Amino acid sequence: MLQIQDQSLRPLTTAHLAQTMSLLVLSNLDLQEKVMQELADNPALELIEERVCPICHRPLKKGERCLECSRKNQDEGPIVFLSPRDSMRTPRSTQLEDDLIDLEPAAPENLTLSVLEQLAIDLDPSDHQLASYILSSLDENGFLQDHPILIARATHSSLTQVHAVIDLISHVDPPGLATAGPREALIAQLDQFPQKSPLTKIAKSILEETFAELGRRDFEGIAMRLDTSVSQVRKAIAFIHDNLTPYPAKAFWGSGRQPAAPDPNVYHTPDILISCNPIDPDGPLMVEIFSAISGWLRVNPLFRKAISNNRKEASEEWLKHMERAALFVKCLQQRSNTMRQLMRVLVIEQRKFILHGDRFLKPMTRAYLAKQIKVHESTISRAVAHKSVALPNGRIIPLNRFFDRSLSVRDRIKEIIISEPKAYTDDQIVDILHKENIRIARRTVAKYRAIEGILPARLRHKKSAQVAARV
DNA sequence: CTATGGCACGGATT
DNA sequence: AATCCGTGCCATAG
Repeated sequence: MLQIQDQSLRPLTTAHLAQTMSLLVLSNLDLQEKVMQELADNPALELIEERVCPICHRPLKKGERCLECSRKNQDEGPIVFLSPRDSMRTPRSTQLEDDLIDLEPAAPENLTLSVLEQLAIDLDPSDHQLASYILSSLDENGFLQDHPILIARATHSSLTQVHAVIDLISHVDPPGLATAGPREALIAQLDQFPQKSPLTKIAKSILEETFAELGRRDFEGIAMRLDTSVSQVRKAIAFIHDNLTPYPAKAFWGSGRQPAAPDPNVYHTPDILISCNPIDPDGPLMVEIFSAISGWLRVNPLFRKAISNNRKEASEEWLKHMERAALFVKCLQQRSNTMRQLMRVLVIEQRKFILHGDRFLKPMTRAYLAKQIKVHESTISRAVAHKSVALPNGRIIPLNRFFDRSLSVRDRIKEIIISEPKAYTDDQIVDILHKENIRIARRTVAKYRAIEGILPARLRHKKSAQVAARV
């Protein structure tokens, strides 16, 4: 018989493979496509667009969540719920494989850094994270394609905050950065010109009101609409042409474009969002898991009914469809169920880490977690791979980081070195750590240093510990 | 001689 | 079965 196997959850053993005739693999990444495909192929499957609570199936209004339901379902502890992913994955973030590090980074790091430096003066420190997130979201032309609302959500910021930061960014050195498109970029650049000559006024009107005509080079039309002469229009356009660039980022990196070096601490739309309880900050954390599809998948009840009505004539094919559809939804349900449990345990165990930073990550293996929620180890492995999670403080990290055995120690080492008067040697660091009950070999300290990009003691002497501090 | 980085091995994890 | 990680040993740079 035909079997459907959700690889991202089910243990996949060779034995399993052998006894499974046909295997439909659902990887995390293209799950959405797979669902769509299945939806197209299988008439028994039905997608309900309307938002429903995944637990009680009660229809929900836009943005509403079934809180009581979530709470009831999980006795106590963190509140975990699924919500539809409002934004479909953009093509570029879908192609990321391996580590999320490969994530589409468009804007080169030097551009990002340069802008951040300029921003440092005006920018409220608390918006720093937001700014770097926005910068990392720019496409290769320097435009911001993601909607501000999405950004606000992903970074725990208010919409006004996001707009304010975008406005700041668009007015520093490569002017027009982080705007929505060429037109907005040009307008932002025009704002840079302090003196408001009649020429710039016309130019602005052209951009704001008759951009389409500009594209068609319809100078007469523009002149008519703006009630000026064609020669004025020509002058203004010449001005735009000479002084402004529709693609702000190009002006910055010119021709010598570097392969992008993305900030490993910034990712795109997270798969999971952890936030503090707005009512009670010390209470349970809230976890929001974004599902691949928006809507609710089920076996079409009409289909089911049709079959039971004329059971005898029901064709073999129909039954197959039914069976397959049922299996399909079951897999997906199981999948989200596992994901919920997984996050629940994770959030309880690593609360300190989530709230107070890297130092408090307690080493935990996927195997341990697997035992806790009684699933196969490989299930966990698959489930946490290729996913990113947004922390309450706005940082977005790969879910796999929860299983980094040495993160807390590395963090401690970083601190020791930064706050140290005069260059510690690796051996001395070992001693310090030893007194804190952290037993690692000298060689290991060296490795960690390397990972964090910290220079050896000799070269470090005074200056450059800031390189690592910036992250 | 000391502090580091390279290679490689064994055990744990996935 | 494949991979990752901490370490020990040894060569080398200072």
